Amino acid sequence: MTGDFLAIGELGRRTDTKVETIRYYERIGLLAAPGRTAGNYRAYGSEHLNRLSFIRRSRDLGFSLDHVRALLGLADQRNRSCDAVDAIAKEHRAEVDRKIADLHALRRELDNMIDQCRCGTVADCRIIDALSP
Amino acid sequence: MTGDFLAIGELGRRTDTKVETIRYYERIGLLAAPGRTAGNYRAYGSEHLNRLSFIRRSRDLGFSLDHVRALLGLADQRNRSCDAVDAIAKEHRAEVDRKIADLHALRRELDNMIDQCRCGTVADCRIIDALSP
DNA sequence: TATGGACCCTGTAGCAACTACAGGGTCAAG
DNA sequence: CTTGACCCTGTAGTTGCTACAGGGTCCATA
Repeated sequence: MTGDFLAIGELGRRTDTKVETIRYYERIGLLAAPGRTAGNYRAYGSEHLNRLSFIRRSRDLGFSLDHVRALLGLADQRNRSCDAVDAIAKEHRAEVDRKIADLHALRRELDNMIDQCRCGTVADCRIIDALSP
Repeated sequence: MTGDFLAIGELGRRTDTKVETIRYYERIGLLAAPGRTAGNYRAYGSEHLNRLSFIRRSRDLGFSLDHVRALLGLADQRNRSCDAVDAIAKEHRAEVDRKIADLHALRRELDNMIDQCRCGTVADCRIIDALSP
C-alpha cells in the first residue's frame, strides 16, 4: 500500500477510528467502498480520508448516524441553501439541551438521596428507602 | 387472576412497565420468576410489585441494570453497613456529572457553529466548514 | 353453547453504534 | 522461509429494551 492510497489501519490511525468501525460504516453505506489492491486490501484515497474525518467530527459533536448521513448528503449539494443544515444542527442542539435539563434534574434527585444517608446499616439506609416503594 | 395475585398486565399498569419489559427482567434474572396459574399465566404477589417498583425507580434515576442488581442485592442484607449503597450512588452521581460536563462542552461547540451560519448556500456554510477537515 | 375480544404464552428478531472475536489470507523484513 | 503485523469475511456480543408471529386462555355476551 504505497503512494496515494491508505490501508484501512492507516486510515484508522489518521482519523482516530477503529478498523472495525470503518468497515461498519462501509457496510451501512455511510462511507463509500474503496477500491481494492491485488491482495484484496481496501485502498483509500484522500476523498475517503476527508469523508471519514467529516463523519468523525460530526459523531464527536453527538450527531446520530442518520443525521451524519443527511449532513453528508447536504454537504455535496454545494449550490443549495444551507437552511437544512442549520435545521439539523439546531434540532440536535435542542436535543442536547433536553438531555442537559434531564441530567440536572436527575442530579438533584441523586443529591437529595445521597445527602440523607447517615451510613448506618442497610435497614435504615435513606438511599434504599428512597428507592423502595 | 383474582385475590392476591396480579397478572403481568396489571403489574405492568401498576408500575408503569411494559409487559415485555417485565418478562425481560425475569429472563435476565432481575425479577424473580413468579408462580403460575393453572392456565400458565404468571401470578405476581406483593413482593414482586415491591421489587419491580424498586427497579423502576432506580432506572428512572439512571442506574444501569447492573447497578440495580447490586442495589437489590444490598437492599436484602438489612444488617450490613450501607457504605456499598452509598458508593454505588456516588459513583453514579459522578458519572452523571461527567455526562453533564460533556454535554455542556458539546453545547458550546454547537452554539459556536450555529452562530456563524449566515444561511447562504451550502458552499459557504460555516456549519459544513466546521465539520469538514 | 358458541364466539369475540382482551389478555397471556414462547421464541425470535430488531433498534443504535459499535466492538470483539474466529478462522483464515497477504505482505515485507530478516 | 519464517515471523509478525497487517488485512479479509462473517458472525455474535454489548445495553435495555421493543416488536412481532403464532399460538393458548379466560370471561362476558348473544
